[in-house]
Amino acid sequence: MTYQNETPHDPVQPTVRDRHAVMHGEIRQRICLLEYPPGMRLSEAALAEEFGTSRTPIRRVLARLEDEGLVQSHHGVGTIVTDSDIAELAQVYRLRIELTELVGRLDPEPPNEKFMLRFDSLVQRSAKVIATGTPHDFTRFDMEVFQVLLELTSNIPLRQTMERLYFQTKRIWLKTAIEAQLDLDEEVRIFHQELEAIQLALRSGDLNAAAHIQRAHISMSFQRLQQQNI
Amino acid sequence: MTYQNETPHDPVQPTVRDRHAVMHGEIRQRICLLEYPPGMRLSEAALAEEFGTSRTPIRRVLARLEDEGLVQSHHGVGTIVTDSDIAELAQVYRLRIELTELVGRLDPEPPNEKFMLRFDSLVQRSAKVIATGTPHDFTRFDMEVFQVLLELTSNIPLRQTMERLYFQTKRIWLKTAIEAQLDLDEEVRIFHQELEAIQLALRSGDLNAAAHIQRAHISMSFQRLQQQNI
DNA sequence: TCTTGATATGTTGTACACAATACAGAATTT
DNA sequence: AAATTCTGTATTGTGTACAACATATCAAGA
Repeated sequence: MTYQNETPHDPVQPTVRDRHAVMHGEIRQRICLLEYPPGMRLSEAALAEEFGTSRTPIRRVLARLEDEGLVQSHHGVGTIVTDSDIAELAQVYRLRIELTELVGRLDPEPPNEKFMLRFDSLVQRSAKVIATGTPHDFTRFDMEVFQVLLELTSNIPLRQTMERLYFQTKRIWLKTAIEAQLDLDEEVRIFHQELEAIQLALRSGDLNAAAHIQRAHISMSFQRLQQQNI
Repeated sequence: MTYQNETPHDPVQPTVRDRHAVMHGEIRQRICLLEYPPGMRLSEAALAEEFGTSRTPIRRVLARLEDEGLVQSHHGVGTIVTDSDIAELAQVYRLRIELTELVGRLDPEPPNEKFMLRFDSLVQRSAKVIATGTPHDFTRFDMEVFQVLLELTSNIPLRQTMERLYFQTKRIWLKTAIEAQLDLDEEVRIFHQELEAIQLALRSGDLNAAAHIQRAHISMSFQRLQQQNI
């Protein structure tokens, strides 16, 4: 996952790794945003045409998504976006909760000034999402915040694991929340409060506190979902 | 990763998933046992011939191994078994240590009688490994014990994550241990003691204690490696 | 009407030919 | 002699044809 020969002044043409990363990220985002909802059948041929390539590189991407648990290919049938019941979801959530705490404890990366500025702008933007956001916008924003907060640890395998688990749960959360008619506006408001609390912790330089706040909110968020779902 | 249509009395011929799993497991084991040491170049054509298939399914396997961080493909060069410096290894170890504790805490699966019998036989076998074992045998045995102890949690994502991390570290540990002329006999003896301690904890029904013992030994094992390596 | 079988169609899986790339070593030039 | 260019060779990446497979549709028969 490391890139060499990166010469910013002379933009090299995208290598095979770049193309793969772009397609993987794009399709993963579509799955996460429910543009490709659980149960939907993806067509290798259609994706190949859209991305201007043949089936082979697309199959490479879908294979990775299958290893990540987001799709499942069946010979003669198609490649189907996976679904999860509440039990599976609960397992991933329990693990995410524990790992989130580790971000503040394992190889913590104290935020520099640039990071704080970036985070401040995120907190401000969360107010806008409250005002005008759709579920789609909310999820996109949530993804962005997640990626930024992940920078608080320099432990690479921890980052990779958390990213993996995040994408396994977020889309199912969104789908279930919509089905259960969870009050998304309320969720956004709580998210805004969470960001403010994390901001405070980060300004105090207390990474552990920031991680624990995040941990608590992940836990509560899942609890709300379960209660509503009864 | 779930299989249906499994009819034990009528052995269905291996499906595409089975073939993939077999090849992946086999190559992964060879990498872990240093049969394919870091830096070695794997040939898609040769592997294809050995497994009696074409390059395409082999490439599917190597792609997964690349996502798991065990190999890295370079266009025009080859597929190289990856290496790790002590810093990378330390990151994975720190994460493994934390996750090991979770096995006893997250969705613990109390061992039944059958499990205990299986574990008892492992403890007995560890004595034999002390007597006649080669580094190769030791590692194979270690892998087996690891897989068995992983059954103590029913949390699937936790299992998958731990397995992934295990295979990232074990081979590097073995290689470094050999290079640093670590006393492998002593390591085996300590491992035997660890198994006896875990056995005691499991008989008391204390999964948490068993996990903490394992955690402690992973930590100490890495410490011994670092001290020797100076 | 229901069941059963055949068939047509669409999908993923596999094999293979070829393109793109990297690198070593010879050939050439300075 | 040193540097440089050229060229041969081996490897992974891509495109494509076809095989393997699952399923819906339809027809025939009980």
